[in-house]
Amino acid sequence: MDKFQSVRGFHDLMGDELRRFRYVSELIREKLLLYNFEEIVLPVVEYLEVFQRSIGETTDIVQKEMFAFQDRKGRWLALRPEGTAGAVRAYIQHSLYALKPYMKLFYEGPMFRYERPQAGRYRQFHQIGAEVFGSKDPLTDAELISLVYEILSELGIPVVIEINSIGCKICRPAYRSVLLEYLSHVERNLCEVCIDRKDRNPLRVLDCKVPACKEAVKEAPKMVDYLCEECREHYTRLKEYLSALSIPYRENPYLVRGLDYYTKTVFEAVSEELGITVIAGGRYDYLVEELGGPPTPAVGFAVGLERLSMLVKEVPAQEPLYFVIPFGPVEDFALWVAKRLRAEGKRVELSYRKGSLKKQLELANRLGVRYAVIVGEEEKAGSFYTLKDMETGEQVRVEITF
RNA sequence: GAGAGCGUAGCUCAGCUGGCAGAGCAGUGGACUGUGGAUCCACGGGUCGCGGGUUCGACUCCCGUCGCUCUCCCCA
Repeated sequence: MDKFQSVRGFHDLMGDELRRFRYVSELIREKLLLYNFEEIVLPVVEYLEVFQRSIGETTDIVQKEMFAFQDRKGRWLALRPEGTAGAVRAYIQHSLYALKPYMKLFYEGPMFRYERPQAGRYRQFHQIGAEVFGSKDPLTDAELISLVYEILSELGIPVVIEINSIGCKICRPAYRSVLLEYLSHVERNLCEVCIDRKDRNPLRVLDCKVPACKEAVKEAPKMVDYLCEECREHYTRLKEYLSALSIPYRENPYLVRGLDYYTKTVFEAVSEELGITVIAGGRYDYLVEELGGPPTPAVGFAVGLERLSMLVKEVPAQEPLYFVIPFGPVEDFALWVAKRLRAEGKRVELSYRKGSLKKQLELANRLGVRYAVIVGEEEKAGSFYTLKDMETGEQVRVEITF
């Protein structure tokens, strides 16, 4: 009989992998709480349209990577491929803009994209995302990038922060036509995909990885040179703030995000070791309005937890384990001792097996025990236990006080 | 969507030119119910991913298929 297997791209998180994952996610959560972000638990399913309208009809995510399906009444739903769309939907649905002058939310949970699985990439993966609604000040962008940088520093993950500005409604159309004009001159050198996406979303051609395209856009006009007054000032101040915070960043004029909703600031934290982006984000000043809310500027970022965990070299050791060994007919006493040790805050395992003391200690070794707690008839009669350090072999008698 | 590599015991893997299915580790039991971290002995464990073909004979060769891993694209 064939064994069942998990669905392609969906995997079980456990053991050391899970310990790393939890270490990472807990560290990030703590950090977000320090920055006074408030958690929101969002549904995993939204109406398909929420994603189409926010991420963009022409993006790869929407065109070919969504788990979309119809419910029993024929409505189109989708498993969320990212968190921002849902966060914005919730922000509008609950009129959170009326609650506070600005709102800082974070969420954590599984995301779903129908992609070919590979190292650090799954069809179900996990993200923590943070969004600030209601502030157009570059101070916000700077603080968010600072938060990202702090997280990565504390995890000991070397990254480069890349930033760029992709302008706004005012300056991007002008730049777009300048860029289109340029691209039409070098079109014969572009890859097929780029020729195709040139008209749909010319900015994306800039960050194409195909060498020929990279070469072709080397002399391309840069968005940063075409920013309007407001965008230029925003970008300049952002850079000042980053310098003030001593955050090493690198300007990448070709940094363009794959989601349509971004405006002004975009940024990525890139691990140069693996050549992958671990945290990415940016500003999306029109999205709230586009999804039916009041005009509300916003910035956010998302971090891929599997990817980030993969880069973490060391996780803090677990609490030392105490192993209570009932030796002889003293199970009642052993149960009691185990409970008592746990009440003291210790991590305790009670041996569920019988056997000679030798066997029990062998068992202790295999379970990775730090302290063996031997309780036999002598111990029970005298109200004490024998504590043996499995690393040093030292053994002491510990009186139980009441 | 495109490409490459790999599927043999719970794990890591060997298996030659086609001829009885193997090892180490792990597991279980054992002179051993008051002292472990490489003592010894014994034992269990397999549809050789699946289907077909070639052959007297296939883990081995051929075709197909599924899965896993990795790369590109894309993305966190």
